[in-house]
Amino acid sequence: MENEKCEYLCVHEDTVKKVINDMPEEEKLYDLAELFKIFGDSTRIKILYALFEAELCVCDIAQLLNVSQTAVSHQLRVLKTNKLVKCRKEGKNVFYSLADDHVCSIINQGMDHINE
Amino acid sequence: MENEKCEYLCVHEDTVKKVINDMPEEEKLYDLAELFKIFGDSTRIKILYALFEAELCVCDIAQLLNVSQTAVSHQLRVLKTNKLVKCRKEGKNVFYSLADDHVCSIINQGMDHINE
DNA sequence: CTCTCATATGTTTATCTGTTCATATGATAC
DNA sequence: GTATCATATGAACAGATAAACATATGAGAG
Repeated sequence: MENEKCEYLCVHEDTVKKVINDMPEEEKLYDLAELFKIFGDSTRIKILYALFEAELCVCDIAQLLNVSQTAVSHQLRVLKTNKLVKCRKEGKNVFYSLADDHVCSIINQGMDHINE
Repeated sequence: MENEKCEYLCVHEDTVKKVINDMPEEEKLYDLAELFKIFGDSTRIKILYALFEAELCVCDIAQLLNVSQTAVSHQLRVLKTNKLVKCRKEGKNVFYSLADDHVCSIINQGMDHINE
């Protein structure tokens, strides 16, 4: 914020103005970063991937991924708070599944990028 | 990892086996998380969004987003290392642009999720 | 009621990450 | 050569965060 010298000398002001106009609001961009942050953890990605196939209970997920139950529970909470998974209680068990198709498509899109 | 009691009691073993079979390798999942981690920062998202429109030099990006030149430079390095942006030198200036279309589509997909 | 099991939650700790500050590089102008 | 400007880099500090541990809740079985 110290650099007071360069007053858009390098590019045309019009370009800069256009960019500013077309940028989503600050808050949207913040929310978007928050969303990606959720995907940015391998434990959470693994959980989501596991749920691609089937709804699973906490204990199964933990064993499947070889992660402690506590860790899974904490991460499931994060995923649930951010509406990426939903859950259904059945007796002592809680079954989790993906909240919607966007979750799949975002992950697949990311995977495409990795695989090229 | 302490929970030795629950041995896949809750769901059928077949489901669990199917899930295990269809899971990508550990390393792929890790890379995927790493990719999303890059998008999981509002400064970087802002930079990428700014580059949707046009190629821009470091100083312009900094002013545009009201972030210090140093911070932008650091983040551009992260983006470049991870092949999300590319750069072109021209005299004193370095112009950055998006590396490929995947970047756009991943971000747009995320934005769709936000906007519903 | 008590006991057990599945899950959740609070707290602490260790690690990671983004920003700032100071400084270095590299290019142009003089 | 020196001065200036754009960018990059290294180090340090502050805030975020994921995991581990201990503990709590809540449901079913007896």
